[in-house]
Amino acid sequence: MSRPPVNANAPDLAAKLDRGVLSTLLGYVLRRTQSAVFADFAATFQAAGAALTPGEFGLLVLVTRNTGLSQMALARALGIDRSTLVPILDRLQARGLLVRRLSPTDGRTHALALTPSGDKALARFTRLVRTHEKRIASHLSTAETRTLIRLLEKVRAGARSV
Amino acid sequence: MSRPPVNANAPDLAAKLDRGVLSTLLGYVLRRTQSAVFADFAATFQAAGAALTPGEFGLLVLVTRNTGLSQMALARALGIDRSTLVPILDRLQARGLLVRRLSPTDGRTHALALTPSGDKALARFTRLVRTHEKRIASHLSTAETRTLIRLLEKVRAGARSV
DNA sequence: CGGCGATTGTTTGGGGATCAAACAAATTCT
DNA sequence: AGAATTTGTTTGATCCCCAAACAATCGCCG
Repeated sequence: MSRPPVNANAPDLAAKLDRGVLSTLLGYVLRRTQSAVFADFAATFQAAGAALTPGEFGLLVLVTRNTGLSQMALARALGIDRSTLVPILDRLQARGLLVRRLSPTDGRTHALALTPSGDKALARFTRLVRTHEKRIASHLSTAETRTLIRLLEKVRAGARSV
Repeated sequence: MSRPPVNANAPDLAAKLDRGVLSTLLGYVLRRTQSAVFADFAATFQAAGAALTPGEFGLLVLVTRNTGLSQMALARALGIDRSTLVPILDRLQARGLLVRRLSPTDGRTHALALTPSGDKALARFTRLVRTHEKRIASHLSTAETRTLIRLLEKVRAGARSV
Protein backbone atom coordinates (compact mmCIF):
# COMPACT_ATOMS: atom_id res chain seq x y z
CA MET A 1 0.00 0.00 0.00
CA SER A 2 1.02 3.57 0.38
CA ARG A 3 1.81 4.65 -3.10
CA PRO A 4 4.11 7.45 -2.19
CA PRO A 5 7.09 5.41 -1.07
CA VAL A 6 8.15 7.98 1.40
CA ASN A 7 9.67 10.52 -0.88
CA ALA A 8 10.65 12.19 2.34
CA ASN A 9 10.91 15.92 2.52
CA ALA A 10 14.03 17.11 0.91
CA PRO A 11 16.04 19.06 3.42
CA ASP A 12 15.47 21.90 1.03
CA LEU A 13 19.05 22.91 1.46
CA ALA A 14 19.26 23.95 -2.16
CA ALA A 15 15.68 25.14 -1.98
CA LYS A 16 16.19 28.20 -4.08
CA LEU A 17 15.20 26.40 -7.23
CA ASP A 18 12.85 28.05 -9.64
CA ARG A 19 9.69 25.97 -9.63
CA GLY A 20 7.98 27.98 -12.35
CA VAL A 21 4.30 27.23 -12.78
CA LEU A 22 4.43 24.34 -10.38
CA SER A 23 3.78 26.41 -7.27
CA THR A 24 0.38 27.44 -8.56
CA LEU A 25 -0.67 23.99 -9.70
CA LEU A 26 -3.10 22.33 -7.36
CA GLY A 27 -2.03 18.88 -8.50
CA TYR A 28 1.60 19.63 -7.73
CA VAL A 29 0.96 21.11 -4.31
CA LEU A 30 -1.32 18.21 -3.51
CA ARG A 31 1.35 15.72 -4.48
CA ARG A 32 4.03 17.37 -2.39
CA THR A 33 1.75 17.67 0.60
CA GLN A 34 0.69 14.06 0.34
CA SER A 35 4.32 13.10 0.20
CA ALA A 36 5.17 15.03 3.35
CA VAL A 37 2.14 13.61 5.15
CA PHE A 38 3.15 10.11 4.20
CA ALA A 39 6.62 10.71 5.54
CA ASP A 40 5.15 12.01 8.79
CA PHE A 41 2.93 8.95 9.07
CA ALA A 42 5.91 6.67 8.55
CA ALA A 43 7.99 8.60 11.06
CA THR A 44 5.23 8.47 13.66
CA PHE A 45 4.85 4.72 13.40
CA GLN A 46 8.53 4.06 13.21
CA ALA A 47 9.13 6.11 16.33
CA ALA A 48 6.55 3.96 18.10
CA GLY A 49 8.15 0.78 16.83
CA ALA A 50 5.03 -0.06 14.84
CA ALA A 51 5.11 -1.00 11.18
CA LEU A 52 2.14 0.06 9.11
CA THR A 53 1.41 2.08 6.00
CA PRO A 54 -1.50 4.48 5.57
CA GLY A 55 -3.02 2.05 3.11
CA GLU A 56 -2.84 -0.82 5.54
CA PHE A 57 -4.43 1.29 8.23
CA GLY A 58 -7.30 2.18 5.92
CA LEU A 59 -7.72 -1.44 5.00
CA LEU A 60 -7.87 -2.56 8.62
CA VAL A 61 -10.48 0.06 9.46
CA LEU A 62 -12.56 -0.95 6.48
CA VAL A 63 -12.42 -4.59 7.49
CA THR A 64 -13.26 -4.04 11.13
CA ARG A 65 -16.17 -1.75 10.27
CA ASN A 66 -17.49 -4.17 7.67
CA THR A 67 -16.73 -7.60 8.99
CA GLY A 68 -17.38 -10.38 6.53
CA LEU A 69 -16.42 -8.17 3.60
CA SER A 70 -15.28 -9.99 0.47
CA GLN A 71 -11.95 -9.27 -1.17
CA MET A 72 -13.64 -7.90 -4.27
CA ALA A 73 -15.72 -5.46 -2.24
CA LEU A 74 -12.64 -4.41 -0.33
CA ALA A 75 -10.60 -3.96 -3.49
CA ARG A 76 -13.34 -1.82 -4.96
CA ALA A 77 -13.50 0.28 -1.82
CA LEU A 78 -9.76 0.77 -1.96
CA GLY A 79 -9.79 1.48 -5.67
CA ILE A 80 -7.26 -1.21 -6.49
CA ASP A 81 -7.35 -4.39 -8.53
CA ARG A 82 -8.35 -7.56 -6.73
CA SER A 83 -5.05 -9.15 -7.71
CA THR A 84 -3.18 -6.31 -6.05
CA LEU A 85 -5.00 -6.99 -2.82
CA VAL A 86 -3.87 -10.60 -2.51
CA PRO A 87 -0.26 -10.09 -1.37
CA ILE A 88 -1.37 -7.29 0.92
CA LEU A 89 -3.84 -9.53 2.71
CA ASP A 90 -1.25 -12.30 2.75
CA ARG A 91 1.09 -10.06 4.69
CA LEU A 92 -1.54 -8.82 7.13
CA GLN A 93 -2.71 -12.38 7.65
CA ALA A 94 0.86 -13.55 8.20
CA ARG A 95 1.13 -10.91 10.91
CA GLY A 96 -1.93 -12.41 12.54
CA LEU A 97 -3.99 -9.25 12.19
CA LEU A 98 -6.76 -10.60 10.00
CA VAL A 99 -8.16 -13.83 8.65
CA ARG A 100 -9.85 -15.01 5.50
CA ARG A 101 -12.79 -17.05 6.69
CA LEU A 102 -14.93 -19.15 4.44
CA SER A 103 -18.14 -17.45 3.56
CA PRO A 104 -21.08 -19.58 4.70
CA THR A 105 -23.26 -18.25 1.90
CA ASP A 106 -20.90 -17.97 -1.05
CA GLY A 107 -18.15 -20.48 -1.67
CA ARG A 108 -16.30 -18.17 -3.99
CA THR A 109 -15.74 -15.36 -1.57
CA HIS A 110 -13.77 -14.99 1.61
CA ALA A 111 -15.25 -13.31 4.65
CA LEU A 112 -12.57 -10.99 5.93
CA ALA A 113 -12.32 -10.24 9.62
CA LEU A 114 -9.83 -8.95 12.14
CA THR A 115 -8.42 -11.35 14.69
CA PRO A 116 -8.64 -10.40 18.37
CA SER A 117 -4.99 -9.52 18.08
CA GLY A 118 -5.81 -7.44 15.04
CA ASP A 119 -8.45 -5.56 16.98
CA LYS A 120 -5.98 -4.76 19.70
CA ALA A 121 -3.35 -3.68 17.23
CA LEU A 122 -5.82 -1.49 15.38
CA ALA A 123 -6.74 0.29 18.61
CA ARG A 124 -3.09 1.13 19.10
CA PHE A 125 -2.64 2.12 15.48
CA THR A 126 -5.61 4.42 15.77
CA ARG A 127 -4.01 6.22 18.67
CA LEU A 128 -0.84 6.67 16.63
CA VAL A 129 -2.84 7.99 13.70
CA ARG A 130 -4.48 10.53 15.98
CA THR A 131 -1.06 11.74 17.03
CA HIS A 132 0.00 11.92 13.43
CA GLU A 133 -3.16 13.80 12.45
CA LYS A 134 -2.65 16.27 15.24
CA ARG A 135 0.83 17.01 13.98
CA ILE A 136 0.00 17.50 10.30
CA ALA A 137 -2.91 19.74 11.26
CA SER A 138 -0.90 21.60 13.86
CA HIS A 139 -0.72 24.78 11.79
CA LEU A 140 -4.45 24.72 11.10
CA SER A 141 -7.42 25.70 13.22
CA THR A 142 -10.16 23.10 13.50
CA ALA A 143 -12.25 25.27 11.22
CA GLU A 144 -9.47 25.32 8.65
CA THR A 145 -9.09 21.58 8.87
CA ARG A 146 -12.77 21.10 8.21
CA THR A 147 -12.59 23.52 5.29
CA LEU A 148 -9.59 21.72 3.90
CA ILE A 149 -11.32 18.36 4.02
CA ARG A 150 -14.40 19.83 2.40
CA LEU A 151 -12.39 21.38 -0.42
CA LEU A 152 -10.46 18.19 -0.98
CA GLU A 153 -13.71 16.28 -1.35
CA LYS A 154 -14.80 18.82 -3.92
CA VAL A 155 -11.62 18.27 -5.86
CA ARG A 156 -12.13 14.55 -5.78
CA ALA A 157 -15.63 15.02 -7.07
CA GLY A 158 -14.36 17.15 -9.93
CA ALA A 159 -11.50 14.84 -10.75
CA ARG A 160 -13.46 11.72 -11.28
CA SER A 161 -11.50 10.39 -14.22
CA VAL A 162 -14.80 9.86 -15.98
CA MET B 1 7.59 8.78 -10.85
CA SER B 2 4.11 9.40 -9.74
CA ARG B 3 3.89 7.34 -6.67
CA PRO B 4 0.14 6.75 -6.75
CA PRO B 5 0.05 4.29 -9.62
CA VAL B 6 -3.36 5.33 -10.72
CA ASN B 7 -5.38 3.63 -8.10
CA ALA B 8 -8.24 4.81 -10.28
CA ASN B 9 -11.49 5.80 -8.76
CA ALA B 10 -13.49 2.82 -7.78
CA PRO B 11 -16.85 2.97 -9.53
CA ASP B 12 -18.17 3.17 -6.02
CA LEU B 13 -20.87 0.77 -7.00
CA ALA B 14 -20.74 -0.84 -3.59
CA ALA B 15 -20.06 2.55 -2.10
CA LYS B 16 -22.18 2.05 0.97
CA LEU B 17 -19.27 0.81 3.01
CA ASP B 18 -18.77 2.07 6.52
CA ARG B 19 -15.54 4.04 6.49
CA GLY B 20 -15.54 4.71 10.21
CA VAL B 21 -13.02 7.30 11.34
CA LEU B 22 -11.44 7.49 7.94
CA SER B 23 -13.78 10.14 6.59
CA THR B 24 -12.61 12.62 9.21
CA LEU B 25 -8.93 11.89 8.80
CA LEU B 26 -7.09 14.51 6.83
CA GLY B 27 -4.43 12.05 5.77
CA TYR B 28 -7.00 9.67 4.38
CA VAL B 29 -8.97 12.29 2.47
CA LEU B 30 -5.72 13.67 1.13
CA ARG B 31 -4.68 10.26 -0.10
CA ARG B 32 -7.95 9.56 -1.84
CA THR B 33 -8.02 12.97 -3.45
CA GLN B 34 -4.45 12.65 -4.64
CA SER B 35 -5.37 9.29 -6.09
CA ALA B 36 -8.32 10.69 -8.02
CA VAL B 37 -6.27 13.63 -9.25
CA PHE B 38 -3.58 11.30 -10.46
CA ALA B 39 -6.14 9.28 -12.35
CA ASP B 40 -7.50 12.43 -13.92
CA PHE B 41 -4.01 13.48 -14.95
CA ALA B 42 -3.40 10.11 -16.55
CA ALA B 43 -6.75 10.18 -18.30
CA THR B 44 -6.13 13.66 -19.64
CA PHE B 45 -2.80 12.74 -21.13
CA GLN B 46 -3.95 9.41 -22.42
CA ALA B 47 -6.88 11.03 -24.17
CA ALA B 48 -4.42 13.35 -25.87
CA GLY B 49 -2.17 10.47 -26.86
CA ALA B 50 0.61 11.83 -24.69
CA ALA B 51 2.45 9.71 -22.15
CA LEU B 52 3.65 11.48 -19.04
CA THR B 53 3.29 11.21 -15.30
CA PRO B 54 2.87 14.11 -12.89
CA GLY B 55 6.34 13.43 -11.60
CA GLU B 56 7.86 13.59 -15.04
CA PHE B 57 6.07 16.83 -15.75
CA GLY B 58 7.42 18.36 -12.57
CA LEU B 59 10.89 17.17 -13.43
CA LEU B 60 10.76 18.70 -16.90
CA VAL B 61 9.60 22.04 -15.53
CA LEU B 62 12.36 22.01 -12.94
CA VAL B 63 14.97 21.28 -15.58
CA THR B 64 13.79 23.89 -18.05
CA ARG B 65 13.59 26.54 -15.36
CA ASN B 66 17.00 25.65 -13.99
CA THR B 67 19.06 24.61 -16.97
CA GLY B 68 22.40 23.14 -16.11
CA LEU B 69 21.03 21.60 -12.92
CA SER B 70 22.91 18.61 -11.57
CA GLN B 71 21.25 15.30 -10.87
CA MET B 72 21.86 15.63 -7.17
CA ALA B 73 20.25 19.06 -7.03
CA LEU B 74 17.31 17.75 -9.01
CA ALA B 75 16.93 14.69 -6.81
CA ARG B 76 16.96 16.88 -3.74
CA ALA B 77 14.34 19.17 -5.25
CA LEU B 78 12.18 16.17 -6.02
CA GLY B 79 12.74 14.64 -2.62
CA ILE B 80 14.00 11.35 -4.01
CA ASP B 81 17.27 9.47 -3.84
CA ARG B 82 19.80 10.18 -6.55
CA SER B 83 19.83 6.52 -7.50
CA THR B 84 16.07 6.63 -8.08
CA LEU B 85 16.52 9.47 -10.51
CA VAL B 86 18.86 7.60 -12.84
CA PRO B 87 16.33 5.34 -14.61
CA ILE B 88 13.87 8.21 -14.83
CA LEU B 89 16.37 10.42 -16.62
CA ASP B 90 17.37 7.46 -18.79
CA ARG B 91 13.82 7.16 -20.01
CA LEU B 92 13.31 10.86 -20.63
CA GLN B 93 16.64 11.00 -22.41
CA ALA B 94 15.73 7.97 -24.51
CA ARG B 95 12.60 9.85 -25.54
CA GLY B 96 14.79 12.69 -26.67
CA LEU B 97 13.31 15.18 -24.24
CA LEU B 98 16.42 15.99 -22.26
CA VAL B 99 20.15 15.51 -22.29
CA ARG B 100 22.91 15.02 -19.75
CA ARG B 101 25.64 17.40 -20.83
CA LEU B 102 29.07 17.42 -19.34
CA SER B 103 29.49 20.17 -16.84
CA PRO B 104 32.33 22.46 -17.90
CA THR B 105 33.11 23.33 -14.31
CA ASP B 106 32.68 20.06 -12.44
CA GLY B 107 33.63 16.76 -13.99
CA ARG B 108 31.51 14.81 -11.55
CA THR B 109 28.20 16.37 -12.35
CA HIS B 110 25.96 16.37 -15.37
CA ALA B 111 24.37 19.59 -16.61
CA LEU B 112 20.78 18.70 -17.36
CA ALA B 113 18.90 20.49 -20.09
CA LEU B 114 15.87 20.04 -22.29
CA THR B 115 16.39 19.38 -25.96
CA PRO B 116 14.58 21.63 -28.47
CA SER B 117 12.20 18.75 -28.90
CA GLY B 118 11.81 18.59 -25.15
CA ASP B 119 10.95 22.27 -25.03
CA LYS B 120 8.27 21.81 -27.63
CA ALA B 121 6.86 18.77 -25.87
CA LEU B 122 6.81 20.57 -22.53
CA ALA B 123 4.82 23.43 -24.04
CA ARG B 124 2.23 20.92 -25.15
CA PHE B 125 2.30 19.10 -21.83
CA THR B 126 1.75 22.37 -20.04
CA ARG B 127 -1.39 23.00 -22.05
CA LEU B 128 -2.65 19.55 -21.11
CA VAL B 129 -1.86 20.17 -17.46
CA ARG B 130 -3.87 23.39 -17.61
CA THR B 131 -6.84 21.45 -18.94
CA HIS B 132 -6.40 18.91 -16.20
CA GLU B 133 -6.11 21.59 -13.54
CA LYS B 134 -9.24 23.24 -14.78
CA ARG B 135 -11.15 19.98 -14.44
CA ILE B 136 -10.01 19.06 -10.95
CA ALA B 137 -10.77 22.57 -9.75
CA SER B 138 -14.06 22.73 -11.61
CA HIS B 139 -16.11 22.51 -8.42
CA LEU B 140 -14.11 25.25 -6.72
CA SER B 141 -14.13 29.00 -7.09
CA THR B 142 -10.78 30.62 -7.74
CA ALA B 143 -10.85 31.88 -4.18
CA GLU B 144 -11.45 28.36 -2.90
CA THR B 145 -8.60 27.05 -5.02
CA ARG B 146 -6.25 29.62 -3.57
CA THR B 147 -7.44 28.79 -0.06
CA LEU B 148 -6.95 25.11 -0.71
CA ILE B 149 -3.40 25.60 -1.90
CA ARG B 150 -2.65 27.78 1.08
CA LEU B 151 -4.02 25.24 3.54
CA LEU B 152 -2.13 22.42 1.85
CA GLU B 153 1.10 24.35 2.23
CA LYS B 154 0.31 24.76 5.90
CA VAL B 155 -0.16 21.02 6.24
CA ARG B 156 3.12 20.38 4.53
CA ALA B 157 4.80 22.79 6.90
CA GLY B 158 3.31 20.99 9.88
CA ALA B 159 4.13 17.55 8.57
CA ARG B 160 7.82 18.03 8.09
CA SER B 161 8.85 14.57 9.18
CA VAL B 162 11.50 16.14 11.37
C1' DC C 1 -32.17 -30.15 -13.79
C1' DG C 2 -28.33 -29.30 -16.47
C1' DG C 3 -25.38 -26.35 -18.73
C1' DC C 4 -23.28 -21.83 -19.63
C1' DG C 5 -22.03 -17.28 -18.39
C1' DA C 6 -20.48 -14.32 -14.65
C1' DT C 7 -17.97 -13.74 -10.33
C1' DT C 8 -14.15 -14.51 -7.09
C1' DG C 9 -9.57 -15.35 -5.50
C1' DT C 10 -4.97 -16.64 -7.13
C1' DT C 11 -1.00 -16.89 -9.97
C1' DT C 12 2.02 -15.16 -13.35
C1' DG C 13 4.21 -11.64 -16.02
C1' DG C 14 5.59 -6.91 -17.00
C1' DG C 15 6.13 -1.95 -15.50
C1' DG C 16 7.77 1.21 -12.31
C1' DA C 17 9.12 3.48 -7.86
C1' DT C 18 11.74 3.54 -3.41
C1' DC C 19 15.82 3.14 -0.74
C1' DA C 20 20.48 1.33 0.74
C1' DA C 21 25.03 -0.07 -0.14
C1' DA C 22 29.07 -0.35 -2.88
C1' DC C 23 32.11 1.85 -6.56
C1' DA C 24 34.83 4.57 -9.70
C1' DA C 25 35.84 9.14 -11.05
C1' DA C 26 36.50 13.85 -9.86
C1' DT C 27 36.79 17.64 -6.65
C1' DT C 28 37.95 19.72 -2.43
C1' DC C 29 40.01 20.05 1.91
C1' DT C 30 44.15 19.44 4.81
C1' DA D 1 50.24 14.92 -2.35
C1' DG D 2 46.88 12.44 0.38
C1' DA D 3 42.59 11.99 2.55
C1' DA D 4 37.76 12.97 2.77
C1' DT D 5 33.69 14.19 0.23
C1' DT D 6 30.63 14.45 -3.67
C1' DT D 7 28.40 12.67 -7.83
C1' DG D 8 26.36 9.42 -10.91
C1' DT D 9 25.73 4.35 -11.55
C1' DT D 10 24.86 -0.26 -10.63
C1' DT D 11 22.98 -3.83 -7.97
C1' DG D 12 19.84 -5.83 -4.67
C1' DA D 13 15.66 -6.03 -2.06
C1' DT D 14 10.71 -4.39 -1.31
C1' DC D 15 6.64 -2.91 -2.74
C1' DC D 16 2.64 -1.32 -5.67
C1' DC D 17 -0.05 -1.50 -10.01
C1' DC D 18 -2.41 -3.72 -13.67
C1' DA D 19 -3.74 -7.32 -17.23
C1' DA D 20 -4.51 -11.96 -18.48
C1' DA D 21 -5.33 -16.66 -17.57
C1' DC D 22 -7.35 -20.35 -14.40
C1' DA D 23 -9.98 -23.17 -11.34
C1' DA D 24 -13.80 -23.18 -8.33
C1' DT D 25 -18.38 -21.65 -7.44
C1' DC D 26 -22.77 -19.36 -8.08
C1' DG D 27 -26.83 -18.29 -10.64
C1' DC D 28 -29.74 -17.83 -14.28
C1' DC D 29 -32.46 -19.92 -18.00
C1' DG D 30 -34.00 -22.88 -21.05
